[in-house]
Amino acid sequence: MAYFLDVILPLPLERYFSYSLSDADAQAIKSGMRVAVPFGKSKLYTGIAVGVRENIEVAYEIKDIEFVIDQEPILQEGQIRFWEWIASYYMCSVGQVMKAALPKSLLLESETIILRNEETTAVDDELTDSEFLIIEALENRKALKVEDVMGILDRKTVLPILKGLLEKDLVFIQEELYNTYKAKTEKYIQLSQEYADEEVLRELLDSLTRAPKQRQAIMTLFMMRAGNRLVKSKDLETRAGVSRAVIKSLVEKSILLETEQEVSRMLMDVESGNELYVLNDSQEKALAEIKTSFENDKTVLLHGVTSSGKTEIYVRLIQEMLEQGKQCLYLLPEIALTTQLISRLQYFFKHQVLVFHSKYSLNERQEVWSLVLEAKEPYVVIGARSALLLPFRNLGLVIVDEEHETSFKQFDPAPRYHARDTAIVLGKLKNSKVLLGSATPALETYYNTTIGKFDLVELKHRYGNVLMPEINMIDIKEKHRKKRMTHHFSDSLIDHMNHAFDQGDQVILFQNRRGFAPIMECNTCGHAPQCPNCDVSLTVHQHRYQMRCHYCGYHTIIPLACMACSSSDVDTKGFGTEQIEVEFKELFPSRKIARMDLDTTRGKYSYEKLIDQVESREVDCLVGTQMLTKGLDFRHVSLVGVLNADAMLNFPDFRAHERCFQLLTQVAGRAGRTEKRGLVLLQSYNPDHRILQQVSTYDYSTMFTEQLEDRYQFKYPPYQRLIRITFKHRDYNTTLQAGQWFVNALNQIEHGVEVLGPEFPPVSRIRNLYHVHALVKMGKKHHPETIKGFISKVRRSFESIKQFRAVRCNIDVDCY
DNA sequence: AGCACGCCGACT
DNA sequence: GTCGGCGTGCTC
Repeated sequence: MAYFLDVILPLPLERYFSYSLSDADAQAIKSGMRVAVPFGKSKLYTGIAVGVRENIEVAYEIKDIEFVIDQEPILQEGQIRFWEWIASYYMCSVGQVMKAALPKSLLLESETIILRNEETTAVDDELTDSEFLIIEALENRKALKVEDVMGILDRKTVLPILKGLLEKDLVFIQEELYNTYKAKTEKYIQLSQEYADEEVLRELLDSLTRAPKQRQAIMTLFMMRAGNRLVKSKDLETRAGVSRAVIKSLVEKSILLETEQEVSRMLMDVESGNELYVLNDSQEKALAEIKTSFENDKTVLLHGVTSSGKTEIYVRLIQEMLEQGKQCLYLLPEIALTTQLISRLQYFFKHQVLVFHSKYSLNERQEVWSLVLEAKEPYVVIGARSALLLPFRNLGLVIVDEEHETSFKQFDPAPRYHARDTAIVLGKLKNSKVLLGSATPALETYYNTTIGKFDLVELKHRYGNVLMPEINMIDIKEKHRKKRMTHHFSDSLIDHMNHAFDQGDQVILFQNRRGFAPIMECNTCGHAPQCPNCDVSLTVHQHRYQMRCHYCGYHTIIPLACMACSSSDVDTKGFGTEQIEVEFKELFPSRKIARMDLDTTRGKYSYEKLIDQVESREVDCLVGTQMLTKGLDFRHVSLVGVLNADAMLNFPDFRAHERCFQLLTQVAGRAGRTEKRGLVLLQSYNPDHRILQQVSTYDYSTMFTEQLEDRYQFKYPPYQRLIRITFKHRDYNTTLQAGQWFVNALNQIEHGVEVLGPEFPPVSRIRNLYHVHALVKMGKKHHPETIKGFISKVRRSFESIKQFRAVRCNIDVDCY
């Protein structure tokens, strides 16, 4: 009997690929195991086994699998079906979902290895110079990587040369799969058996009089080992005050015995306790309501104002699930995954907390994967978007906190999935409860509660009856007219800041733009430096004396004079966090300020350091971008100042008003988290703007009703679904023509949906690629699967057109 | 997506 | 000549 295996490969190709396999492999293999397979010319890929078949009808020759990698599946039962749902809903290949799901360390990579064929001898004058160099290198080293060969020859194309060597039978070429996962180990020390006797030990110590450090080490070890025999080498070093070298020489003399043990990266010493917070009445009520809804298998939206104690409710729900032996997933936007929150959870759930996000190493991610897969005990995984793709067994609860955050939608690369929406599907598949939480729910989510799709649970008051901060508008048009502005600060803002500082309080300043100024402009000729690769002005970063492009990272030094007319009369337009920092230092010379934006939080711990500085009250003021709005909980901030609240209102995006409301409400929530009532000052040129009025009165429901009306009028979600198709190419006309062709082809089909575009987006060139958008809008009466089918069909024909071969075409379902 | 092959222009 | 750029075809 012949057996064939369908395999998912981590590539953007529609189909599964079939391989033949031996009877033994066919018996042993299970769906969800990894296999190494040859694909294309020689290269080995890691694939996922889908299923075995006994017959197959194909016109091509089928290759054998190379080998089966795993003993047991690394995926959970039904996980491939979940992948298939994502792939079909978000219009990408299952392979792309696989690539997003597996930690890179599980995706073994193959590398070409060059080995010398010892049975042949090289005749020097039959070799080219390059060949000679490689043979020579192989005399010294057993194996070379392609990379090494490139280094030796100092050129990029080495494959023809390797091919020549292969034809002369001088070398072998192999594909090797590497496992990049390294278990973390710790060294343990114990005293050799022969010194167990006290007499012998005393003799040893006497003999070490001339090595006081070694003597010290042994005495310390003797004292430390009370109870358990093994002592961590590191601990011994610190306790005895000796260096690694001292221990090493004792090991060499066989006085000490050293062993290595694998340890989990996930176990860390955490401060822990058991006592739960006492929930107040409204929290208890909310908790009860959530449970009732869960019994009816409804998804719940927990709409609770900032600082209302949503986390405590989550903790209760998680605790109950863990007690029932079920796992939990707690999803948060990347930036909200702060140490503050993690340690809060670890306090209750200790080692049962697993953290999964991009700042963690590949090895750490693989460990979380294995722990969740095996589920030897129930875990709560706290993580960003991609934690959704972990192999959960017995998943009882999924929490999506800060549910409105747009970063839950993956933008690039495919799969362009929305973690909140996908979490709901996962919940259905796994029969788990789903809880969405936010102080400012996404319009779509809140809408779903009004039509009965989700249940709504509210928390209207802050924990401990702390009052919501008072929000006041400052009309800066007026202030400018009356000359009451100092740089970007109004007199009232300055007064209130001084007052706060005098009280010993801290201040948060919000300006949603990094750098010093977004534009530098010549006052003589009007020229503004542009990015050579993108269609944007360069942002001035005074701090590092650079002008930077925020799209491609291009940077140059700030010119002293205009590049076009050499006039030295150049000025900046607009302002960012850096400028506020500079102005602050001028206005409040005795106060300390820290800045929090992408530029100051690059390093792994820089974010934590900043938070520490604020918590320990080393700084009086924190200025930052939207980074400030997530998960920060500072006790001594009594004033929040928004320098320009209008900035966010003018984006050409149908969600701009909603986003502005959310962002401002969230920053406002940073103020006055304890007894003292906080104050928020919104500086604006349009203090009468509906959205700003709604922010200042905490009127979510009016905002919701009005925005929903707009969405209905202009045919946007939640009334219509959007699919955006993006075309990218380095040539302007080709890109536009590609878009035109696509829209045209789509309109040829009778489908009744609206197709908009093609059009150039506001930033039409990024990294030297022109962008063109087309937008498909479908109403409730359309069947999305059918429309997606049409789009796929058009894409397939599009891709076979020669002229457009080099045009990248991305499809973004439910685009943001 | 990768990767090889093939064609073409621009350098030692 | 030979190197590297880029368009094209293909992957069980």
